[in-house]
Formats: sequence, C-alpha cells, structure tokens
Amino acid sequence: MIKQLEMLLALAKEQHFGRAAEKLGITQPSLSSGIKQLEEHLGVKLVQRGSRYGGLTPEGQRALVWARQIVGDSRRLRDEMRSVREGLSGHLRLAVIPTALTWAARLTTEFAQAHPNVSFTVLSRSSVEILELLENLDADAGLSYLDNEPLGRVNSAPLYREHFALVCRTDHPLAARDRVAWSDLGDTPLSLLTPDMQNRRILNRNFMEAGVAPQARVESGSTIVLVASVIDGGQATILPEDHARFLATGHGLSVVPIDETRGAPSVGLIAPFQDPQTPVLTALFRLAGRIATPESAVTT
Amino acid sequence: MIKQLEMLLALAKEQHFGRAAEKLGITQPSLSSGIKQLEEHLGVKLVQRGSRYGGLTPEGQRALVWARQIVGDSRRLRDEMRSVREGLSGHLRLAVIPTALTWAARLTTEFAQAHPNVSFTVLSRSSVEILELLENLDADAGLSYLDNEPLGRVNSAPLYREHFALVCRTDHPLAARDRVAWSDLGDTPLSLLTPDMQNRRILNRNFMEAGVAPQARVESGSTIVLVASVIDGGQATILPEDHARFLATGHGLSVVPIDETRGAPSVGLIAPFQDPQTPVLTALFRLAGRIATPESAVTT
DNA sequence: CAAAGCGATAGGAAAACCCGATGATAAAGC
DNA sequence: GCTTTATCATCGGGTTTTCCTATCGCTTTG
Repeated sequence: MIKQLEMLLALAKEQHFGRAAEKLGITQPSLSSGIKQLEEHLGVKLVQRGSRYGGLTPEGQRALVWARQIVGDSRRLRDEMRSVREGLSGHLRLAVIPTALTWAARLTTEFAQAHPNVSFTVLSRSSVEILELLENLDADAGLSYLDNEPLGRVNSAPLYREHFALVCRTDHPLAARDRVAWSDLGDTPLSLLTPDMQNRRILNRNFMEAGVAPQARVESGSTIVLVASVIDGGQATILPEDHARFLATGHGLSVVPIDETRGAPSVGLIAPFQDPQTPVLTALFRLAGRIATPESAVTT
Repeated sequence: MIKQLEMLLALAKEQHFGRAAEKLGITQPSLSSGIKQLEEHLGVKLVQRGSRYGGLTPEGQRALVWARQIVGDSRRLRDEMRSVREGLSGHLRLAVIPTALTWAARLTTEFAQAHPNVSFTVLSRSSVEILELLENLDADAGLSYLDNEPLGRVNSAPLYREHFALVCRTDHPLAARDRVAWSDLGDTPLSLLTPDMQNRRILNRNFMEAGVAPQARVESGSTIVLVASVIDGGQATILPEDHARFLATGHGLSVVPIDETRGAPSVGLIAPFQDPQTPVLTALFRLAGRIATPESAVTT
C-alpha cells in the first residue's frame, strides 16, 4: 500500500509514467499496474488516462495530500529508528535562501560536531521553492524568511535578522560613507538578486517606500555572482550585512550599512509541521534556539 | 508495510500474539513473521520476546506512535475516497459521556438526515476512556468535557454547557423548592455517577467548595440507573438539567435547578487532530457549530 | 504517412505470503 | 520433580502476488 502511494507521489511529480518508474527503480508496466491497484483499492480513478498522462483527477489531487502525509510519516519512522540504532544519524536535506548560506554552514557544522553521523545536503533555493521542496518531501528543513510571506504548515524557529548593507569597491562614490539611505541609491547601478527571490522583493519595497527605483544592471540567483560583478564591474550590490562582510573580506570592498526604515526581516529554521517530531529535527531546532541571535527572538 | 504496522497496533493492544492474530484474521505464525519483518525493515527490536509476549521495547513504543498516525491516515484516506464515490457515507464511531447521550442522539439524527448513507455507533464511556479510544483509532469522534481536564491533540467544537439540577420524587423534602444550593445537599442521600467519571469529579468539586460532602448511596456509570434508583428508592440524583428533564418526564419526578457557584462546564465534539481532515468529520463539525447553544460559544 | 513517444496488456519467472504442523521454552499444576 | 499447558518461533508446502520482458494500440510529430 505504501509502495503504491510512493508511486502516486512519483507520478505526480514526474507527470510521466516512464520517468516516474525510472525514479522508483521499477519498470513502467509495474508502475502502471501499481497505480491501477491503488485505484482499485480506493475505488476511485486517480489519474486521467488517455494514451498520455493527463494529470490527476480531483480525487487524485486529494489522495496526493494523504499520500504525502503517509509516505512522509513512514520515512520519518524509518529515520527515527535508524537514529535509535546508530545514534543521531542519517542525512538531512536543507533548502536555504542564498543570503542565509553562511548561517546554514554555521548550523550544519555545529550540528555535525555534536552528531558526527549526520550528514547534510544544502541547496540554495528561493523561499517559495523551499516551501515546495518541504511539501514534496524533497527537503527535510529549510532556512528562509519567517514573516513577510505566508508559510505553509511548518514549525519554525528564528535565527537572526537581516540588516542590509551596500557593497561596493573602495573607488565607488559611496564607498567612504558611514551610512547610506535607500533614497541615496536611486541612481546607483546595482547587481541584485532576481525578482523571484523574496530578498529582492523586500529590497524593492524598501526602495519604493523611499520613493526611488533600483537600477538593476545585473540580476542573479547567486550572491557570489553579485559580489563578483561588483569586483569586476565596479557596480554595487545590496546584501545582508553579515553575508556582505563574509563575501567582501579580502577583495578590497566597502560595506556600508543602510539606514533602516522598516523592521529587519527575520530569518529562521523551518520544517514541515509534524505531530511526532523526529529526534534529528528536534535536535536541530534545539541547536537553532541556541545559536540564534538575541535580536531574532524579539517579536516585532 | 502498512499491514505490518497494523499488526503492531493489534499486538500492542492485545498483548498476545494469538489473540492479536485472531483479531487480524490471520494465523499466529503470520503475525509472528510479520512483526519480525517489520523489525528487520526498521532495523530495531520492537517487541520484548521470551516465550511469552514481554511488552514493547522503548523503540517499539515510539514506533507505535508513528504506526497509529500512519495507519489512521491510511484508513482516513480510504474513507474519504469512499465518500467521494458514494457521497458522504460510511460509519462513524462516537464515544460519548453518559450525560451527553441525548445530545449525541440529536447530533446523529440531524446528521443522518442530511447524509442518509452515514451510520453511527454511539458508545457511552468516561471522558478518559474516550480519549483512549480516539488515540487507539477505536473511535472517530467523541462528546466530552472541553475544559477541566487536559485533552490530547484533538480538534474540538463546543456544543453546550452543563447546568446541574437535583432530580427527586415529588415526595422528597426538597421537591417543592424553586432552587437549591450545593450546601443544602450535604445530608441528602444521593445516587451519583461513579468517581472515575469526570461529571462526578465536577460534582465533588462543587460540593467541596460548598463545604459539604456528598452522601452517595448508589453509584453507577449509567444515568438511567441513577434515575431508576430515584424512582424506586426515593433518593435523589444530580444531573445536567437538560438530561434530567429528558429522563424525568413521565415519572412524576421533580427537577430542581442548583445555584451555580462556578462556570458551567462546557461539553463539545472532539476528534483526533488531523491535518487533512476527512469530509465526514468536517461536516460533523460544521453541524456541531450549527446546533450548538449560543451560550456554549462564550469563552469563560 | 511514416516514425516516435507513451501507456496498457500479456505471459511467465521469481518472490512473497500464508497456513498447518511442529519445535522450543517457560510457567503452572500435580 | 515431573508433567502439562500456554505461548511464541520455525519449517515446509502450496498459493497468491509481484515484477520483468515483450508487444500492442493509440496519439502526436515531422
């Protein structure tokens, strides 16, 4: 039964019998009959079939929700038992917004120190993609913005707040300033994250409230690209101050704090909401609570 | 895999391989190997074995929690798909505190009217037993006290509040009174619910606060026994007023309201907390919201 | 109109499952 | 102290289920 539910998940994700079967390590006919069995078992058509995959029926959509829940729980059960067997162990997949990558490193190294048998995969994704990954069981936890945009059904723990800073070469007109205001940056050519990222939307809002529009010359999903283009192209970029200092050191760049006009966005650890929480996630949340900045705990 | 989890549930409940196997409709060796398979799959010993069943290991206890979740969800998935197939249908098992039985009847008849394909089983249980039944997937929903004592992880919707009244024969010394106080009842011989029931504990608290002790001559888990013993034995009993009037009519009994000295206890519908809620339960909660007394919604 | 892509179906081999019978061990009875 | 009983594990078999390869039928594409 669980096997068939996994088939449904794979099929819904791949939208293609052949590919889904391949992912599952079975042949296409096996998948085909597996889905048919599930449909018989539930007494409902789940998949719109013609000679092509035609999407899930409404019942299929609904069954998918349950399937995620059940398959996820059964995996978590297995993981937890393995943890019992060999201490906290296993593999955690973290999906992280680009500007939180340095914090992800901090979190994972500290965790790995306490629990040497736990390994990590860290992906850099936009905040919406992170929520999707968590939904689809393709990630176990994430680092993302906690407010601003609706989270799904998740547990969360704040880690820190983002304070923005301008990053530019020392020969940049604004490089010598102690602070700058958003309104100072209306005419400055900038390298910024792509508009699908929440960081960029937050920046845009700040610009808008200052009554100016950002001049984005380079857009990228990677902060490394942004800083590199600052170094090579003589432009400027805007990043959270911590992250900026991390990337700027050793490259002869200036980091100039920007005056804050609204609450600093809060970033933290999120994981799918679960009733029985697995020990690994519990430990991760405990660690997050320990290494969070004092400021992050303040509710705005 | 789910099959094996069901085996674990049955074994944990029956504490006996033979009986558990029988409940599952399989033979004892099948159960034995099923459990062993599960243990191999999870890589952990789940059951303490000697030549007798020796209880679950700590890991087994923990796995049991997940098993309940997973098996419950898979049943709810099946039920929901059946509902899609043949409209709202199926069988709901309600566990109800004795004094709420009349409300259970109201709830079920109204629901059955709207959804003729849904049938009910209504059990009369104490509030703690109700929570156990919900935990063990042996009941789908319940009617019980909403405050006073800790509920587990449940959804709840208030239905009404209990206002106590004295029930006695018309030849009883207190029968002619308009109202009585708790302190008036210290010397009155009473028939009351057994002390394992929350209703009785609430009564005890009321008595205690009035500085008197109840004189319980007959104790029972059934309000019918209480009223019958009032009729036959000339004693008195204390019941929620609604329930009292229901049972008292036609038997020449007096129902005398008791002065309230504390907030009237709230009674409502409860069901295991679920993320995807099944349509039947959703409908039941909606109905509960419609037929609830206005007073019940007030938070004290 | 031929070719390619996609999913369903058929048939046979392999695996899993389930049962009855039996074995082993510990508690209970005499 | 020995026998009996209760209880769970194991074994050998027959049956069902599962899964794979090969192929078919339909649809889309060039």
